Amino acid sequence: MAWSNGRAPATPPTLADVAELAGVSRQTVSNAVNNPDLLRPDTLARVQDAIDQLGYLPNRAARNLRTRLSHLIGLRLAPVQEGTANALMDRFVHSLVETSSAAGYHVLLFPGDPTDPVSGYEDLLRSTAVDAFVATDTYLGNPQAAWLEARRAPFVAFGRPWDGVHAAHPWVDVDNAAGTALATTHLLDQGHERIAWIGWRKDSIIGEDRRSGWSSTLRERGLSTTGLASRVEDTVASGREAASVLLDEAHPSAFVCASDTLAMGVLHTLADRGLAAGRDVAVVGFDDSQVAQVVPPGLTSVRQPLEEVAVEIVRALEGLLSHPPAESRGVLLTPELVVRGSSRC
Amino acid sequence: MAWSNGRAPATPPTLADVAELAGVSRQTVSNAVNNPDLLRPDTLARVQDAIDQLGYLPNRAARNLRTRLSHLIGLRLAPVQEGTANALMDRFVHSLVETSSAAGYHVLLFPGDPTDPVSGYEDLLRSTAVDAFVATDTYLGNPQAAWLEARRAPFVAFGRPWDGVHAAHPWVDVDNAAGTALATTHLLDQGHERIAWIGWRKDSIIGEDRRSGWSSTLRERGLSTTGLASRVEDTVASGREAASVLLDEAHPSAFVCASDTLAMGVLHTLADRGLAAGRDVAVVGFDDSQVAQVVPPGLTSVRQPLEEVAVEIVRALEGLLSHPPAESRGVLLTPELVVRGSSRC
DNA sequence: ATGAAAGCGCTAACAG
DNA sequence: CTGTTAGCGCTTTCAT
Repeated sequence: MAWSNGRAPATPPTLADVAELAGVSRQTVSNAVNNPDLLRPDTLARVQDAIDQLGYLPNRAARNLRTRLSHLIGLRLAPVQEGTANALMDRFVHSLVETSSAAGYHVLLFPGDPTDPVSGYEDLLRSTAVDAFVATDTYLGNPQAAWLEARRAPFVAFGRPWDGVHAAHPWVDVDNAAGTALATTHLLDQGHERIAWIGWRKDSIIGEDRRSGWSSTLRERGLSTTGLASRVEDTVASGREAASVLLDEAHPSAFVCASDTLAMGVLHTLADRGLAAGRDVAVVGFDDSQVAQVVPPGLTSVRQPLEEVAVEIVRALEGLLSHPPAESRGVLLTPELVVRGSSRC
Repeated sequence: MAWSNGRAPATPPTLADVAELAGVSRQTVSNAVNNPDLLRPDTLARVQDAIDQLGYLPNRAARNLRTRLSHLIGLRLAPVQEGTANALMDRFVHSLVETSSAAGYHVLLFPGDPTDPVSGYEDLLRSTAVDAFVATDTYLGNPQAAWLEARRAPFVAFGRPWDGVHAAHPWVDVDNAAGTALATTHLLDQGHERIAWIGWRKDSIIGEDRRSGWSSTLRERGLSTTGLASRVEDTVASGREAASVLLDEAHPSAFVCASDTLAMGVLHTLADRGLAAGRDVAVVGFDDSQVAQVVPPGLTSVRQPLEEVAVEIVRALEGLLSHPPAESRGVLLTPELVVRGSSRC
């Protein structure tokens, strides 16, 4: 490039600069960039040459203004939860950035007020700062999805529209029940029969979904679940306490947990009692967090296919933003079980 | 708002709409938004009223085009490292999003090719998509900072310009040596005298900085470091092996590690040998990852003040983008030690 | 204190 | 296939 001496020009080259250098009109340069097939090969080559020479790249603001498109996807980032094993969002953000970038979109992060799930969306929408949103945390009772639909905002949800009988928006989700069923089956295969459940409170739809994978699997094998389940908050302390109570009252030989955070609580209780995870009592978590990967002796965990989730979300997004918008149904993906030391003898 | 029936208008209101409703010219509306002091109170009130009524918000693309500013900050997201305890970026991204949002900036994420530290920057710069960058991973030998400087791109580095004798860019960093000194002093206070170090290979400047906090603290107390240090890769397996060797050959009663990942490796070795972390051997990690927070019995770790880092970075960014650009020097922040069970009897 | 004119850089629509 | 014209919505002169 002309300025490959390492210093960029004070003001970037414009379409007009390229047009002049190539000896064509501005429109032809625009076509060379956006509809190359419209140009005669030799003209295209000449224009392309000028583009390379000047290091030209279309000005985003100008293009956005004209096309009414920003090629930006908004993602609301909820505040970090310290003291939990929840690294889900981190992995998801990475996947989404990779995938959407390949599709020509960048990810715009905006902060979410934990007390108001809808904050932030409004301004970005009205100022036409993003083309669409990816909405996470679409648990039951979260007004996000309904609000976005009412606002006619293009968005794809990571999470099923639990309440929406006829939700019109595309969504991608992971089959939680299938995940815990996988975990429970694995434990049954290892010879366990008294398999306990530590999950979240009843008002969590996702929690109930995960629980059902455990209970239905046990029931299919003719095993009872009575007294083997506990519902607590998603903290290490709660998991620890629940495990202690269950161990005393129901004598399970294995635990399936709704999250890695709760599973870590179980590991705490086992450590307290001098029991070895895996050898004495088996433990399975959910989310395959970094914690699960590095804690001794390794925590078996259900892993959500976040890379696939991102791919499907971007696919839905592209459909949503194409003309005419493609009708996109929901996509349900299946998680896998990552077996580690905590569930092996 | 006029459309608070829940449905947004097909096309958002513009300056002209507001001007018509308020019975003033478009420029007056613009002034009401950007220079309210220029208007007579009653005119301002009338315009503000029309703005509220229509739910007007300036179109970003148009404003960006005109002002040549996007109010976007670019952040390169390196691929996730599975199997490590490194949740540093996650916490940092959150902090940066919160802080920059308060300053009127949004964060634009773009993916980084691990093999090319400079990829991605070029396009965003040339297409004027972002106003500035936040560069992380500015370790020695990383051409990022030098490249950005040569390109005259506005950026703030999270990390000292180790190689730059006269680096002109603002930076924010955390005093790694102070962190490991804190850890070592804490262990000395607990009565330990044989304190081992497990760190990274010598080519990591950050690693050497962290190591120096350990070695200088021991030397100050007249204690030897001979045979007590190990340099390995940043993986759990490496930490585990290094701990095993050190335990056999140097009989330390405590470990200071360059990362939580390595510290987890030590915990693996202790578990292998039936030793209890905290009671039998003390362990301290670095970064206060989620792993450190939830692993039994809790991993003592050096915590970087990422919230403060974000604040300082945004402050530097604002200086950089103001007219005239404020001269901003580097800022060095001090980490703190979070004491948990792994270093208490 | 308010209004008129100009133009940021680009692309859609049409004319040649 | 290429060029001309117009305008996206905003802010920056400059007049009034």
